[in-house]
Amino acid sequence: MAQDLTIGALAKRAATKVQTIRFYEHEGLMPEPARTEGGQRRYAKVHADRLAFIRHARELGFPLDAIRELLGLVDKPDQPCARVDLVASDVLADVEAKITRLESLRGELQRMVRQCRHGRVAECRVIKVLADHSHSHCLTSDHGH
Amino acid sequence: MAQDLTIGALAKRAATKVQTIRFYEHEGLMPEPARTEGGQRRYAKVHADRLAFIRHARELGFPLDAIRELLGLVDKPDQPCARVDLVASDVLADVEAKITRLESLRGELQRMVRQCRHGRVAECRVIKVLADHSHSHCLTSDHGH
DNA sequence: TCTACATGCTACAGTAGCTGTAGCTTCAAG
DNA sequence: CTTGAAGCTACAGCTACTGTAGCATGTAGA
Repeated sequence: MAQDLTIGALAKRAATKVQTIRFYEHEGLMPEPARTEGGQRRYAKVHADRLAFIRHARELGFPLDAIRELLGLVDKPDQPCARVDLVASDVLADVEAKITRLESLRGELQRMVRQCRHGRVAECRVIKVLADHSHSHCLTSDHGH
Repeated sequence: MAQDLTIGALAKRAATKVQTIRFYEHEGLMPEPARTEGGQRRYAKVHADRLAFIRHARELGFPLDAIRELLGLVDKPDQPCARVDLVASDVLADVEAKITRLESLRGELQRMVRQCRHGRVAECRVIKVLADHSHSHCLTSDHGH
């Protein structure tokens, strides 16, 4: 087993930055590891596992608050997992909303770029579309988020 | 015409916050408007147009730096619009990359949520998937961004 | 004209999730 | 024993705003 990793070695394994690990510790996501006499952090497998969990959740779009909650639930394995499911469903709904919005943006951007005749700025469609108030209606409806 | 809007009236028209307008001025995106004797901002149509341009570009995903550049080009209408096209294409590429990534996340999240048997945390698929190192390969390939 | 009160002003702190820097200390190899 | 990489803390900075405090201004009604 790979006991007693330095923070640098752990960072390399998890493909994170050293500062990110310290940041997770500061935020209460990573438990405080053992220290050498000189004060340097030394990590065990439990830390590597937890960091992998955090990173994977982050990559899937879970906010740190949600990850904090999930990590708390991991330590109470006898509880029902309804809350876990809810958190994950929230993230999924968020991802789906982002996709919907981005697809509509993509459509408008594609039209814009396609119409560009590579002339002078004065006739540029891109500029015209951006300046045109009437296009705003496409998106202003959800600025409330 | 609607001359001499207060900042509040302009904000309402553009569906922005008052502070956002002041922030754009601070960032050099909005020109400094006239002031009353008492020091309050009073906006003319030119400001409303520029704010609409900025907001529309923001909604399409243009970063402020790109908008700053486009606004500079708007003031030089005789230049070729190649640069405009490039900026817009960059934003489009960015939006497309985000869509691709989010679609892959959606897939993994859907699998996760679908497999949840609503039992106890100990057997929860969501937790298991997040903890499983082997799933990391799906996404760690682009952490370089 | 006086008085409320909404709105405006500046300046700064906070948001998410890191990332980078300065200035110093520790560790491990040679 | 030295040297250089890597670690330490603390804090600033990033994007694009948003919120707050404490005060000034503008305007409508009495």
